[in-house]
Order: sequence, then structure tokens, then C-alpha cells
Amino acid sequence: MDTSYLETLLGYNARRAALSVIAVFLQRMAPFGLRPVDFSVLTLVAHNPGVTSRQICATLDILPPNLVSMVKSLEKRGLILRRAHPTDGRAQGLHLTPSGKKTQAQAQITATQLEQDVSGALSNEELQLLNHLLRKVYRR
Amino acid sequence: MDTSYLETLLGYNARRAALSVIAVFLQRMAPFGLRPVDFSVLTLVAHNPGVTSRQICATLDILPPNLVSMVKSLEKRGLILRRAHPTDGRAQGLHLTPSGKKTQAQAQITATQLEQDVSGALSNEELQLLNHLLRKVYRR
DNA sequence: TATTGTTATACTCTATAACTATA
DNA sequence: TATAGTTATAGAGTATAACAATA
Repeated sequence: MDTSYLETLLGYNARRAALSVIAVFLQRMAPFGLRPVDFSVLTLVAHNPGVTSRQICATLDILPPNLVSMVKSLEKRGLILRRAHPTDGRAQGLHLTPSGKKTQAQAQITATQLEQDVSGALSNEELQLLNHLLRKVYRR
Repeated sequence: MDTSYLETLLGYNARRAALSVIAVFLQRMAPFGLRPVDFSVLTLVAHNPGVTSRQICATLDILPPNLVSMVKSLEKRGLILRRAHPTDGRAQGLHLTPSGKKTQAQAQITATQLEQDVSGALSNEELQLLNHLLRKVYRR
């Protein structure tokens, strides 16, 4: 099968690579019950205590209605909690519970270890370079 | 907002980059009425006349039931046609119609031009390198 | 017995409209 | 008048089970 032309296209290659990495991510994160988006949300809250839902939506390109059930689920599982925003009565600051901090920390270790495995054919320098080039693409 | 950790992850970066490129792809391909997957199918048929549905599914990681309606739609639009497979009575070879060839050729030109634009911040050498590294990831 | 193409269907993901409370 | 969070819902994408025809 001749796929040579498709393999010259950035969109095709980036999508195939993303799906390949995410497939492994799903397996390794299954013990934590976290999908990629759950891990992203949890990690943003961990590194930005008090962040609002709107800020997470803007950062991850998620539509607000689609974040509601995710936050609700993470809260129900006792991983995050909502506190009144200090200055804006409409907003709610998100924070990790002690359990949430523990889960996020373990999941982050798993995610970091995963990097080495999914990029098996790449040297560490190539992986750094690849991430750098990808960021330049989506920051456009 | 601190996104520094997420931006070290290949899965995160590849997904963001893919979505960024595909958003532009969708706009530019709208005049042809082609989604990314339609373009991929059309291009595989163009470069591999007589290819079967199963081969396309294996190549693009599409499940057979989900390809049926796509092929049906492309056939209804007069872009592809199905002929009896020369040796396997179960299979059907896919071919482009003259109209399909014309559409695919124009869409391919559009896709190639798009490469330059979505990778605006990258030099041509960097783009080649990026594609090379991505292929190494998903061929793992 | 296995494979190709297909139908039906369920599940997940993403998108839109409209509402409330507050700014 | 605009924004944060929410509800309900629609649409697109992805998945599994089961079937007829052929290998």
C-alpha cells in the first residue's frame, strides 16, 4: 500500500502520532481511572490552585458545557473541591484534595515514564526537539 | 496559567498540534466537501487503484463498519466506483472516477500548499524533520 | 473455519442554544 | 451589557455484535 503522499502531511503525521501515544496513555492511566483530559484538568489544578473552570476551558480548548460533568465527576471522586472565588462571586476556584494531590502526583510520574516508552525509536535529544517543534506549530 | 508540565508531554503536544493543523485543513477543504478522512480515503484510492475497503481500514486504522458510509457517500457523489475484485469474489476494488481524479488532484494541491501555512514558524528543514520524527513515533 | 462487506446499535466526544446569578 | 457556570440536546466520531456471501 502506497501511503507515501499522506506521510508528507503534518496533519496526518501529527494525528497518527497523537493517537499512538494516547493509546498507551489510556492503558497506563486506567489504574487511576483517568482519561487524558481528566489528567490534564487535574494537572492544571495541581499547578494552578484556585484556577477557574473558564480558565481551564480556555487553556485546553474545551467548551464550558463539556467541562461541567468532568469537574463534577472529579469532585464526586474526592479528587478536587470547589471554593468560592475570593474576588468574583460568579466564579469558583478549583483545588486538589489531599487524595487528589496523591493521585495527580502518581499519575504525573506515570505520564513522565511513558514518554520514554512511546518514543522508543527516538533519542532523548530527538524527543526534546520533537516537543519543541510541535509547540511551535500549535502556538501559531 | 502554568502549563509547563503538560507541554513536556508528547501526547499533549502532538494532539494540540494535530487539532491546530486539522482546523485549517477543514477550512481549506470545505470547498471540496472533504473531511480529513475523506481526503485520506480518496488519496489512497488515487495512489492505489483497485484497493479494497479492508486494506484502507487497516492502513488508516478505521473500523470496517465506519468506512461503509464513507465509501457509499463518495460513490454517491460520483468520486469513486466499486468494481468486482479480479481474484477475490468477496472483495470489491475501489477506483476513482474522472471527476474523483480531478477533485483529488485539486485537493492534494490544496493540502500541499497548506503545509507551508500551518508551519509558519518552522523552516522547511524543520518541517521535514518534524514529519520524520512523528513517523518514527507512530511506526513504533 | 476465516475473511469481506454490511447492518444495527451503543457509546463517547464535541458543539449549540438558552438559562441564572453576578460583574 | 458582559461573563461564569450550568442544563438540555444535537451532531459527529468511534466501538461492538451479528449476519450473508465467499475464501
